[in-house]
Amino acid sequence: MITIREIAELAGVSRGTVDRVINNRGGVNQAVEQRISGIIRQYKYKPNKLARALVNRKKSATIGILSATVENVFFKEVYRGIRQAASELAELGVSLNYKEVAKFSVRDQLRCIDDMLAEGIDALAINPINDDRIRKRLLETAGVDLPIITFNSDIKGIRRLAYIGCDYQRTGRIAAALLAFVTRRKAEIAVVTGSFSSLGHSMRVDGFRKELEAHGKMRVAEVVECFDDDITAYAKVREILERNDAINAFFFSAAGKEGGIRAIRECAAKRRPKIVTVDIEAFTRDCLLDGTVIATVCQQPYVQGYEPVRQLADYLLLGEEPAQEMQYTQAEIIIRQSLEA
Amino acid sequence: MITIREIAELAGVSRGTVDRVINNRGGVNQAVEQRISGIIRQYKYKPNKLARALVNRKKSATIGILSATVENVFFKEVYRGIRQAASELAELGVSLNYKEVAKFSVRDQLRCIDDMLAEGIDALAINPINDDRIRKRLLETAGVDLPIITFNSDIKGIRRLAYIGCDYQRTGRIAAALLAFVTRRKAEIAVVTGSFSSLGHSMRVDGFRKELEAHGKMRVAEVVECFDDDITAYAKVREILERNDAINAFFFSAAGKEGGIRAIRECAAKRRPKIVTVDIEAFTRDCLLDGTVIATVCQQPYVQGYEPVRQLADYLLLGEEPAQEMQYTQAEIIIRQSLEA
DNA sequence: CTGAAAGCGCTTACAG
DNA sequence: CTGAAAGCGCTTACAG
Repeated sequence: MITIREIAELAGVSRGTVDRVINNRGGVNQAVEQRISGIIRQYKYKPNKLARALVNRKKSATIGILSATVENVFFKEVYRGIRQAASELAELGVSLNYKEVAKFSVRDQLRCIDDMLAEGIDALAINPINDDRIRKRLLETAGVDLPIITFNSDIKGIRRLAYIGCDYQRTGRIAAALLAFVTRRKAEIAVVTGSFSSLGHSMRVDGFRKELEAHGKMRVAEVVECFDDDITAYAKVREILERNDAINAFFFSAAGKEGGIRAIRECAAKRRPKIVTVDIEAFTRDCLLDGTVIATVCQQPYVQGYEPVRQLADYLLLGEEPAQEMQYTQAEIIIRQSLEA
Repeated sequence: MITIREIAELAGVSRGTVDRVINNRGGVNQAVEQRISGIIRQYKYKPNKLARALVNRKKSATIGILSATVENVFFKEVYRGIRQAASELAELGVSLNYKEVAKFSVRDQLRCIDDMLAEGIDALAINPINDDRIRKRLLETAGVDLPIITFNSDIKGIRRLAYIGCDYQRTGRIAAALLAFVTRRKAEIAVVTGSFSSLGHSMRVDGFRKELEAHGKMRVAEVVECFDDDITAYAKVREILERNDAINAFFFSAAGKEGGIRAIRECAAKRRPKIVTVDIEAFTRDCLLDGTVIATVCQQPYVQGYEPVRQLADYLLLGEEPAQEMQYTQAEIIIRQSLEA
């Protein structure tokens, strides 16, 4: 592995000049540049990232994180990833500017973006609401050359380095397949989703429906929104069970599981509907262990927190762009036996 | 974040002395040591890993990797992880000494260990055969203080920093649960395993059996060894199918899937037994997509290659021990819908 | 027992 | 357009 010093010696110039060529800082005599470039290619020079990062330590960078609220248990795990990345990056002089927004409040999210810009951030990881006002604001920042990574949910029509998050369609398809396994392909299904206005939630339900078409006598009998709220989920599931005797399966495709399952336990304990959910936290874990929930499809929330921060830091510190634009986290199927000691 | 230079200034000593205290090199006046330790604690000093690694670059380290043969498709993926780690570590002056051993040949593995020791390695990642002669040799090297990490399969009674690999019992339990899903809990199952003499393989079958006990009318009707060989698998599965009409499910708990499934296709196409396997590569992928295989339980082979190398390098370069001794890779359930575009 | 100096590979002003 | 020097935070001989 050749170093800058060695290249300089071979080319008969100073290290500064080699540095100019390597980083295209310009202002180098053509002939000299050619000579240096030749050597670089010949010896396959690769800059030492450690040394680079060590120098860059002097100038510190701030990464803005704009996330849905950590109140949501799912985001607790995302946040754990963010914190881990932060602690690894602290010694590189990278600091975080973290703000939370209650989900679905465009107004809040806009304000947070503006605040962050005012406070000064060098990059932004955002869990954006798919709304035109957000899109517009994010497009404007492109003028100030702010590198952006979206995570957990995406937004179309903006310039961003990457999206890191769930493949919503796939999650839905997998959930449907799992229900097909356990219902002998015969089911009247109630779907409890978050909000139709959330692109991800819609895509998930969409994937679920598409997959069902391939599975004989399974059909979606009901779809209700619970806005990720347990009380709403409780009320709506209760209403469904009281009204529709045929329901024998549930797909909880977002939050609201605790409320919904409570209603099932109260009104349909004997019916024993088959339940598939999305994501995992203490409550779902218990439900898997006691058999209430057959399976849950997870989306690597930790990765969704860790990677955006990491990759933005790599971009700022080393100029490395994310290897891929669309980075889907894995759809992990968890069943009881995945958890038992 | 405080630095050595600053500690030195605060303590009124040179940086060398601070370094001695930080790294317990000894030979420091008690009073001075106390003073420095105090400052370190007070300011929560954390050494900068980058700077450390940059210096350590001068002394290069060699990590030995002793793996089962890459002929095995599963190990191709392990190897990909090893290569990735290697390329990341090259600039830190870490090089690899990689050797392959045909599976189950104790004699070969012993020879490779000896060769590596002779060639000079600073750490060893090994996929050990669970045999007393191997154990003995590995114990002897403890005398020369060789840090060891076992991967993919473990061996008891040696001193090692960590085991990174599959939780075999769990894989078996999950496979059984998946078969229970799709057979309506009524099945005559044939299990095709690698070798009873492999601890991992035995544990997997064991976990499979244990889980079945909880599932009504499911039972293991046959268990055969194929020694990870497709031809043997083909012959034995054929024999089973011709002899036993009742078989309606298979668990391929190791390699040999291609041979075994070929036999099923030839002799039991109409019977359509439910098949669950372990691991994934091109063939299994095709079988999932066309519905031949219901599900496969994977074990993150890439991680099994990447992590041992990475963690040994961290140990050698930074003195960091693995965070955990038993590092089970995740048991990933893959079904058709996990793969479809 | 302790300090001063050199160096890991890179970048950043500054001077010319 | 180019070079010499200083520095990022740490470690390693060497001298005393």
